[in-house]
Amino acid sequence: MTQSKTDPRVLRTRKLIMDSFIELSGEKEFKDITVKDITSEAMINRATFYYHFEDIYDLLDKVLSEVLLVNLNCDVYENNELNEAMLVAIFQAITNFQKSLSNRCHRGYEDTIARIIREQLEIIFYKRLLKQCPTENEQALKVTAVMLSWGIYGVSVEWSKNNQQVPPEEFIKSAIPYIIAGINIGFAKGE
Amino acid sequence: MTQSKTDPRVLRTRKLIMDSFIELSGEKEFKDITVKDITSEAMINRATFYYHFEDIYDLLDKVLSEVLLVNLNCDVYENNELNEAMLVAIFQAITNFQKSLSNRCHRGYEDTIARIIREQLEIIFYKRLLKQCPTENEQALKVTAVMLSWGIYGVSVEWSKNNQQVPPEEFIKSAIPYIIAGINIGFAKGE
DNA sequence: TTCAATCTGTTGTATATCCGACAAATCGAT
DNA sequence: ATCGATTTGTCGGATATACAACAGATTGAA
Repeated sequence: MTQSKTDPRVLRTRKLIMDSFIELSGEKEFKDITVKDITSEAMINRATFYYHFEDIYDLLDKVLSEVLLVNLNCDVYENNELNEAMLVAIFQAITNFQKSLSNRCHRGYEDTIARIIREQLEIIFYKRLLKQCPTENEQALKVTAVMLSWGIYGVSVEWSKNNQQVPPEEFIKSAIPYIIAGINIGFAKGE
Repeated sequence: MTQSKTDPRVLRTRKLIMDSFIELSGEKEFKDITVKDITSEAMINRATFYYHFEDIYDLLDKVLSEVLLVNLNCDVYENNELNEAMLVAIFQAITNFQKSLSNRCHRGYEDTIARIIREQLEIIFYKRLLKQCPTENEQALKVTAVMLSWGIYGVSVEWSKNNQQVPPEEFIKSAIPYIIAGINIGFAKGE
């Protein structure tokens, strides 16, 4: 499915780097974290960092993607239809993620984080739509995925700002009928 | 003091192996633990195990030594005289060690474990005596160290068998006068 | 501004680890 | 006692990581 086999050394090292980065993120702001900090926390050589990541922004990118994806994959790949339950699950994953990670650290990088989350959502939606509507025009699916990712992420921002007392699953439900309708109007379930 | 610098890779790998071995020792008996078990728990290649250890007995040897030494070094290297307080501390380290590790696992390897502990004790005593009595005949110091290590270990076995309700520091105290006397008769404090 | 100090990426070489394969040894069941 | 299955140690070739050094960029204080 993913890649057949990866050298265990790279798995170990990548994990060491990512864990160290997450650890340091809890201690100080992103802008104050240097590559040296990360590699000495991880007890690996600084050059090895650059063997795995282009720079510290690339690391941020991959860490965020991975953390978000871990939350998502569990729920998403059990259901296989893009229905109400799945959308609720995704929305919850996003709000969980925002509560756990992006709030407590990375001040000043909210925009970067937002972009990464949206990109990940877009990828997930697109894959899902492709599988669900294989006969449909790919361009149309792409546009739908973009719209969904921006739209749902926007709702999560709104929830963070003004409605954290409402349970996320509750909050998203009021938007779901529009979403489902939008999908079904565009192209009626793979027909 | 020890060695100037060791490659961080070997530190990581040795720790992974030793930790995995200790972990597995809690789950099953020593005789049922294979090298494959250890290396797959540690997520390292089996060949790498043999790069660090001769075989699984060598690993047992080093793990026991290291665990025991960790207990000892804290206490021993603060005091620098081989006096009553230090002997009590050493005895406590041994009984602690026996309670924590050798009882719960490694059934059937008590003799091996006993030998390893005695060897370690002998090394520690010899070093200490050398520093304390630099003018004395080395052969005499060696003999004293051997006698001390066997004797004190024997007392700890006796304690384990029949007197665990007595506090170790209490138990060893009754033997200490003889020990100290023995040292001082043989060669009067480095004169 | 200027200067010193730190940080960033990059490179070449040495070495630890991986991987697959192998023969010999050991184990367990028939 | 025999046979298949596992384990043990070992090896050679491939690859990831360590290390030291470097020039350029960035930072922070005088």
